[in-house]
Amino acid sequence: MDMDKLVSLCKRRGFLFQSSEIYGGFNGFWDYGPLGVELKRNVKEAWWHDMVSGHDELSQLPGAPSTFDMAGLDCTIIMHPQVWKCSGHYDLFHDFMVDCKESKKRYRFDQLYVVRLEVTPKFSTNPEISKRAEFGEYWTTLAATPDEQKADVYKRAGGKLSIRSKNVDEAFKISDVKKLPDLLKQGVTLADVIGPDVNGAGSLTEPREFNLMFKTIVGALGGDDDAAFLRPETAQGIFVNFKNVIDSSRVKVPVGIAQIGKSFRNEITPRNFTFRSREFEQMEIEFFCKPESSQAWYTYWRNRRYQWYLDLGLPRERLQLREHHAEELSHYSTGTADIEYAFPFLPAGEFGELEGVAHRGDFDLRSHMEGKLNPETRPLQVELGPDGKPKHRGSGKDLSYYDDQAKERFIPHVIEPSAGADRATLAFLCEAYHEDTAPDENGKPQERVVLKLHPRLAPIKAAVLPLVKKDGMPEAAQKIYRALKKQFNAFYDDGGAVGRRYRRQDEIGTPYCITVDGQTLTDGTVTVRDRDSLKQWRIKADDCPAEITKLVKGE
RNA sequence: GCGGGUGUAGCUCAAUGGUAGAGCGGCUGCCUUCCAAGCAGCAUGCGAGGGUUCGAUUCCCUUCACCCGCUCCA
Repeated sequence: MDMDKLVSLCKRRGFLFQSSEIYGGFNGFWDYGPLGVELKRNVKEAWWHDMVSGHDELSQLPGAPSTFDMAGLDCTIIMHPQVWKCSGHYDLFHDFMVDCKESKKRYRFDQLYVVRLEVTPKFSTNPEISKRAEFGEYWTTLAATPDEQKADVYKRAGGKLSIRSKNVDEAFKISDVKKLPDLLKQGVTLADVIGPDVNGAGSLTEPREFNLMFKTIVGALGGDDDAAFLRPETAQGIFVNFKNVIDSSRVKVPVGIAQIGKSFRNEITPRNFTFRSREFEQMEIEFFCKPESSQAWYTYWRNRRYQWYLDLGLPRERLQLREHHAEELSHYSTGTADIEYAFPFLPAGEFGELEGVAHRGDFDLRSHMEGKLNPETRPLQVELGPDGKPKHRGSGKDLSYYDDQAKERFIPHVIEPSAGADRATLAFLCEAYHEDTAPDENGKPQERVVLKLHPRLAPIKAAVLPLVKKDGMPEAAQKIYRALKKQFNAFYDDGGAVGRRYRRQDEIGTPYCITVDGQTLTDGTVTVRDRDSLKQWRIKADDCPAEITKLVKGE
């Protein structure tokens, strides 16, 4: 599928616009037009219904370890700054980056690795180096990636120090691989470090801070002390409200708390249409359960969330459930899976994340109780500052849960299915886009653009069309239109040839067209046309609202 | 953030140092009894700012946005 054609259709038909377009646009921000907002609302409403409002807590759902409760939440975008300190975002989102003045590349400070090389200079063909033979040794530092093999490091270093490859084993002694920040703590300065892609030392800049969270000011006279942040995820609002929800709503663990809302991340490189945006919407569940059953719940949510996308029309071939490898996992997580879709803008064989389902253990609740935990520790311990006190103080509130039946108290473990509403919407759009052929009035096949959206997601469920604009057909059609509008979003169109109107509806994904013709006026029936098959059949005009509702719901 | 490319109507594109045109789409009317192209008419644009010039959509600079590659992606 040609992405440009979809982007063009989205613009042309009012699904998506660039933000602030009349001012030239704004990188990483997108607006939903009249049809786009309907589509995205339908995605969110399908999610909310299927996960929250339509949840049956009385039955044990297929694959679920037990019955469970679900509750909703809608919390603020701006929260107490301490939330982000304890969640770990404050530390993580203030990434330090190092630029290389020579190669013009940028590296994450904490992801640059170095090895210290001990060199016997006489093997160098570079006189500058080899003349140091009297010193016996030449020390240098070389930036390297962690997975780089010793032989590769030797090869690169050999090239930089003019040492013949056959001599490298003799010429070098290599020290352990270290992270650059650790090395600098030992007193080595950046001036002695050779960048990964250049020959001379000293091309790396001092580490500079990048703010990946959007900062704002609370209070009209706000200074530095009044800094707050736009949330980079909705999840933390759920954690900090966990006790409120439990205490106020009679739900019991196992329970999922769900939230849909905007989040903000200062992405370094927004790209690929709405796929990576700086302002985006999440659909998140934090599912709280007993530690013993958490693994079973993790499996349950992973499978259920995958199935949800399948049910709404993403095909198995283009949707994968990818379990993270051990080294990708956070230290405290015992499992994370991404639900990924083969977006057409990605290279063949590559998938982009729609949703992450993560086993987060008790990291979040405990961090908000005790203070930010150090994710590197096991068992998890509070991260301490230089003064030996917690680096970021927690709330001090008890967020544990008392199980009345089992008479036991525990800190729930959390399974987090975190979905991107914009990414899901984009995936559904990409999947829906089809070009096929449909016969014209002479029976000749003509090209047709059709969005084969799932009827639940389609912005408009049905269009009502008088076959011609006379003989009372518009009046009959308008009556049906008004009846449909009470049930769902319908569209009335009496302009031009009916074939043209059908095609217009095809292009915006309307699954059904109802056409009023001469027969309607005599026997009260209309035709229903199916978007994908082009098949038509007659039903009674009065039955339209019920019939179309049935079709849309797939009953 | 770096390198390369692009920016003209709603969309796809054309032309030009002398104030822009087509196709499709849109709107109005006519025609039309089931799958976009019949007739008539109408509307809409040089991404933004600055410079050179008598005059800039065209040349130069800056900026913004988009695309490709690199980098990044908790």
